Amino acid sequence: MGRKKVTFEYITDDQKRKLSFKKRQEGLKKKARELSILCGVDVVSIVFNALSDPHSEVSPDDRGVHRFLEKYHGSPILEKTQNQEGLIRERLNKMKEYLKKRSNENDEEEISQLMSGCADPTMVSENALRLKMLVVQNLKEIDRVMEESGKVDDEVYVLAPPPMSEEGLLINGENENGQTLHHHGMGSNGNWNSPLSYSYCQSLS
Amino acid sequence: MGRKKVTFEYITDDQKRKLSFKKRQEGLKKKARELSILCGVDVVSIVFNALSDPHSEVSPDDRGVHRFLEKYHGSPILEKTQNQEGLIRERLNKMKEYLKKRSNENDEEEISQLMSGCADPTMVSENALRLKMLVVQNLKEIDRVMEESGKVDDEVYVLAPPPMSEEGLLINGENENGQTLHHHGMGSNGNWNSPLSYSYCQSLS
DNA sequence: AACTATTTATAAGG
DNA sequence: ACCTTATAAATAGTT
Repeated sequence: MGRKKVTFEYITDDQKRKLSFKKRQEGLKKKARELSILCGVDVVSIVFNALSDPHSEVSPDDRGVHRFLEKYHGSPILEKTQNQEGLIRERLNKMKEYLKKRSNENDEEEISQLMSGCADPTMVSENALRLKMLVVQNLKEIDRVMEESGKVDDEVYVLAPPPMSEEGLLINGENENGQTLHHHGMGSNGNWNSPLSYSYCQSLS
Repeated sequence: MGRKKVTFEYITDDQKRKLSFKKRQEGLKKKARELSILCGVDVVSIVFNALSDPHSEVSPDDRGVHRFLEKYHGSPILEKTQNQEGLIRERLNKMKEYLKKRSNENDEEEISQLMSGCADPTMVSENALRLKMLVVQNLKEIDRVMEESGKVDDEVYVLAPPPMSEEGLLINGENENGQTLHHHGMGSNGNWNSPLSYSYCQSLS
């Protein structure tokens, strides 16, 4: 929608791509917001970006995500996970005590090893946490927007640029139409630090 | 963008809203695809919808999500989870054998109960699975698009309408701007079956 | 579900 | 990087 018809392929010119990205990201957010409000549905969009400002701030806070997850679980994920962990821990301790009573004292070492290997509570939530982080990496912007609007239960979630995007590391890749295009620098190594994400969610209440 | 300027609020007329939703959802998908390709970034959008066709097909398949998750984890989540489960199971069996050897035969029952309560392998992946389901509910369309393009590593993920959305259950709610609007039927009970989702992702590697 | 008048998004230019 | 403007694209209302 501009002076010229756009060719549907990767924009190689860095400056043009950066500008286009900014405009289009804003556009997408607006479209998501409109769809959400006009039609009363929830929309979450995440843009994994390597073009953004590498100097943007980071936040370890994740209250926003939890609130979002709560909506769809009916209860806080983390709390649940922690409760579950507590439960398992409790049971492990019971078992340990049981074992101690029944076994010879010199088996202590062997038992401990078995216990630590089996069902370490941290293993329980590891996957959950990883997946949570997939959905959102940087949550600072969520909180900012939530504070601005003064809302807590029905709010916009907008995630801001992430920590370590690197505009300079573009290499080749391919999109789903078989068109060749460039990559960004995050690589495919599963690093959680690189993707930039933003997300909008109009909540169910 | 039509004959009339749109008022930025929930469309109460069912037919109009449905039509608008369809058009705008398509529009959002297109915008996401464009942003992704033009700027070389990954985009995922999820629309939790209660307006869609309740008779749309369901697919239990989730290869597409896993591929997406793989990109950001470096290895398949499910496989990992399953491996982890296998590992735990193995350890549990070892422990059970150990217990059997050391304990009295009539403790069998007690041991079994301890084992089943502690670290049931299904508990390990429960949270992960729930969170995975948050990201994507119905994955049929992903597979369709992936098959169409014949691509495996760099592809579009488009998730199709979900199983059981219910158009008729609209009640009141509020959006993040304080504007009153209607809910859809899924409620806030954390039911995974209701949200409709679609997603687009142009992959990294 | 196809058409088209109009609004909206945005590419290029300042 | 922000402002303007011409044009392309999305879509509300219509058939």
